[in-house]
Amino acid sequence: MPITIADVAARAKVSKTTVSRVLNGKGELDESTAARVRAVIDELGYVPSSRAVGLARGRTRVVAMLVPSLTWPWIGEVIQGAVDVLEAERYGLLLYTCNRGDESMRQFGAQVSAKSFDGLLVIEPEGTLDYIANLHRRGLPVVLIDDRDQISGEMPSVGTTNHDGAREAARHLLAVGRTRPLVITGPERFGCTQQRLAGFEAVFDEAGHPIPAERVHQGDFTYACGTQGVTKALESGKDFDAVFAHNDLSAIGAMQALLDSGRRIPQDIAVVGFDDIRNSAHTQPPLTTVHQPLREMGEAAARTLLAHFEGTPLPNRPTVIPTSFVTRASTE
Amino acid sequence: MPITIADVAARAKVSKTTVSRVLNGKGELDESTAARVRAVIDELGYVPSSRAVGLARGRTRVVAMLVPSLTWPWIGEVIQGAVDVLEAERYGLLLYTCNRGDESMRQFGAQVSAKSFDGLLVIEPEGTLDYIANLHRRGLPVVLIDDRDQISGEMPSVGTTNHDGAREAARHLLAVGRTRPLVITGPERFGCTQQRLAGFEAVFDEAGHPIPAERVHQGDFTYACGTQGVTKALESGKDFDAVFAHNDLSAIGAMQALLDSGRRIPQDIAVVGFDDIRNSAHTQPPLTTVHQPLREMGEAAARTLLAHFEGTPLPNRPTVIPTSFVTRASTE
DNA sequence: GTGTGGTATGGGAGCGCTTCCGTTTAGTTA
DNA sequence: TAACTAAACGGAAGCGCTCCCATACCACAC
Repeated sequence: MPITIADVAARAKVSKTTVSRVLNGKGELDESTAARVRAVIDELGYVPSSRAVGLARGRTRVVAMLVPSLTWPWIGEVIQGAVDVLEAERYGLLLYTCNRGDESMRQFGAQVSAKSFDGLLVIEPEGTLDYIANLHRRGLPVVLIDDRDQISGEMPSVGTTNHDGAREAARHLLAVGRTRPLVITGPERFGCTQQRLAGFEAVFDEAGHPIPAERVHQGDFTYACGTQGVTKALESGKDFDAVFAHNDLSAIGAMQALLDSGRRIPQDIAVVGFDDIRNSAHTQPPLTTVHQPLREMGEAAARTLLAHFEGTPLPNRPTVIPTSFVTRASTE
Repeated sequence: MPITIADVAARAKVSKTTVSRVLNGKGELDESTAARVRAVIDELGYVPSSRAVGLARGRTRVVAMLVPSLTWPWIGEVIQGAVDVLEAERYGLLLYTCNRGDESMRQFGAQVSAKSFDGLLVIEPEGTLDYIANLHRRGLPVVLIDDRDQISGEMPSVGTTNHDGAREAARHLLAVGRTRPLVITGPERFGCTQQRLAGFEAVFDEAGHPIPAERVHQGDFTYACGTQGVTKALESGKDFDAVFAHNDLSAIGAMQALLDSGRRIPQDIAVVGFDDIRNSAHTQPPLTTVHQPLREMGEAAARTLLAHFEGTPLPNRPTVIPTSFVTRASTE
């Protein structure tokens, strides 16, 4: 039989109220009784039931995180960042995926209505943004992470400098003498794709080497789109001296296709990725890339949410954590 | 103001009890009243508060998962498997990491005492096994995943065929004519390391090519240990025609060192890994490896736990899901 | 002695459900 | 027609906390 606050109260010869006060450190109470109660708590090994506390207080001290899939290599980093902050603040992290499509979202919605958690962290809510925005409007505290869609402003979010990161990549390529890059993008509808493309193109424009549309291959962040983009470009005889891929996975695919075709990296073609996933340092050759501060983004998102619980209003403009540029052998 | 069961009861002109019966489908009740109640529930969009249900029933419909770190590439797969099963059964998944050492465990222990969840899934509880075993003894349902330690039997667990998987790797290497493999192991204290080593050595023994201790390099599952193992072996002039690494990451490290030294893969040295992480298909050359059924392991563990909640006793012998062997260009 | 103002504590009504006992009603059966 | 039964439903006591609202006590002023 688990022990309850009543057991502690009885043993310490005080009321449950007093025990509760000791537990939560509020209300004025005599130090000697407090000490006595504390002693009993230790003696009995009493820990308040989170269920009961949750009901009584109306808050669960749990935040949910909705992620697209756990098998993308970078997602784990973001979660790790969030979980570190949450655990340190004694919050729990309930994990949901939208792996099973609408059914997932339906069940997730039920959890929201059931008030299973106090707030929500969302990674890249491809296709579910409207739904999330709706929850937000109904009062659920939400922080978006890396919202690749456009609708910033409506909900608080933390993101990174996609535009500037891509600019750096472009400047670097120019610096190592490349003027005719092939670009392999992410899905067109993603905000990050648009930003990365815009930033990259702008630099080449300014340098007097505008990138023609035929050298922009629309990809989808997969390994396959990287190989495909390069293969097609080679087949159609396009002239390019570098590849800028919108994520590392497709950059690795591109490298593979280049090597298969007998090109040397970086002598013939330089390759730059985006993300800096764990593996990028270990490719052959190691991949120059734009490092995304994934962990920091997870941390910032969690901190924003927790601050909101403490009363700080949710910021209405995105928190931006800058990328950094990592030079490796694939470009020099 | 959120609507409660009382609101529904009032609107449907029945008692809370009846609404509860409709909700949970138990007790006898007239189909017409049930329909009426259901209509009101829909109309009001009522969803029972999980907090209140949890308190009243004494169960949270949440299971916790304790993982060492989310940044290891394979952990995500296991979690994904578990989360898929749990979500389908309308359970939530509370994620904890033991990233911050003892402090993490202390807080985790508090959550256990607070009865924040009904059961626990643990991945590779390096160093925390005793603690977990203790919780298990005190009545917390626990299922271990890939317990790399020895203490099987005491707690239910799901694992894979480390021994047989390594045997297959060995047989494959022999089949492609390699008789002098270099082995790069995981940490010695891990059960999986011992099993993989034993299985691998046994096959070479049987084939009349016993592996001398000097060709076994103790590693730690990192990329670095792979490069190091190979580099040292080459420097000390050891004679080997293949590398068997106990995980893919170190295998990739080994490949890197081999290529750097001018060896060709697989012509000069064949390389086999263990895990089949996402990236292994995309290395240069693609890595032959022992595929671990990570996702399936996560699923099986979750299912075992849920079955236990339904009354099925926890199995006292490990659930074993076999590895499969994936042949790629690094060996032929 | 009455009044006033703290300070330390207790009582008990919730929080939103579940569930154990009834109680009511209608439908048998003798 | 009385007695009994089963089906359908309601009352209210929990579950283990929190927190508002007393209440008791004491010190000090008048």
